[in-house]
Amino acid sequence: MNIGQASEASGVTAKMIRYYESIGLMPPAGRTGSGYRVYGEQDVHMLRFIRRARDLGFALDDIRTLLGLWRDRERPSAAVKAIALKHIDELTQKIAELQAMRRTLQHLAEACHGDGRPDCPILDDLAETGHDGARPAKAQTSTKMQIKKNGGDRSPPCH
Amino acid sequence: MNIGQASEASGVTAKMIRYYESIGLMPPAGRTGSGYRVYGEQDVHMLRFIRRARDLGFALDDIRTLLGLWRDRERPSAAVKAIALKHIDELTQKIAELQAMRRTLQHLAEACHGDGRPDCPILDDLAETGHDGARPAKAQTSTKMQIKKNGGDRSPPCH
DNA sequence: ATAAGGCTTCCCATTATAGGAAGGTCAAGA
DNA sequence: TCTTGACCTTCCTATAATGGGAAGCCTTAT
Repeated sequence: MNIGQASEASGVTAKMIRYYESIGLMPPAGRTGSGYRVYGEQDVHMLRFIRRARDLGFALDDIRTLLGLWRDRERPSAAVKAIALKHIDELTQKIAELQAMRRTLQHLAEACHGDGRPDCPILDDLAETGHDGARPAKAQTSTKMQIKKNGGDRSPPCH
Repeated sequence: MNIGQASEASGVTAKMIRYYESIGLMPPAGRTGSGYRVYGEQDVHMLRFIRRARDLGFALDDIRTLLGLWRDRERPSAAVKAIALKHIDELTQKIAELQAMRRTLQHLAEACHGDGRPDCPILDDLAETGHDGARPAKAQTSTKMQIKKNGGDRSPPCH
């Protein structure tokens, strides 16, 4: 089957399929005499695997490892679990950060009249001197997570 | 003061200060005869504002608007609040997505022995045919949020 | 004067994805 | 058979915000 059909069957865009091949996440596809890529059920299966992993927020680098473990019939399940747990940690951390931001913003928004008057606690907070805007400390939480970016589309209602 | 001192005083790296200037978020800094950028308290104040806004997860584009409102003594607080509420919505959505991922992963991880044996519910899930990996539809919610270092995402996993 | 350290600009990398241009290929219809 | 349109190919660009580094000028203290 063509790349377009593989895309249709896997839910991964043709663009991404080529990209995954270019970075070695997918093995080089077979080619027809005229250069068209050719895919089989195996490939579609792998693409679905990748897609599902992306939907769960795994970075392509982790997916690369997961694919290796998937292929390896002798893998210790501990290796897989470790990757999952690490990812759960990252998610937990990121969630905490976002919640902290939201909490602060909600307080500020509640305090803001939101009318025609110029007084604004939100701006006051941002402009406030003393948020520890000083020193360029760098002990960030730097979660390197990536997690999808576009409209992957799918996701039917859970019933 | 030099860019290094402004950086120290604001908590924004020199690299970023130059970048903010290059994209017009900060006005062009004054220069010494030899080309060094010169900053005053005003500038440091603005840099702190930007930094605080970044810490709350605002995208530079929103910050651009917020700076404009900050400068405008006549702004209606409603304009500021609207931006904050929009951001809260984005955060809420992102949080929900990440929580959904985490929930799914936690279930899978709990079911995985995590020992030397190869059986792994996590891989089974990823490999499972039928996660609706089919059709590459395109309906998007495309949250353009930036938030420090991750990306947007999709698909609420059914568990 | 010389070295150290700060500054400047410019280029590259990151992450996953999308968009588009230029041009080749294939299948179906006129 | 020729044309057309849909599909394929590669290559380049952009995104958001940030970091890294090179090459070279400037300053300041020794």
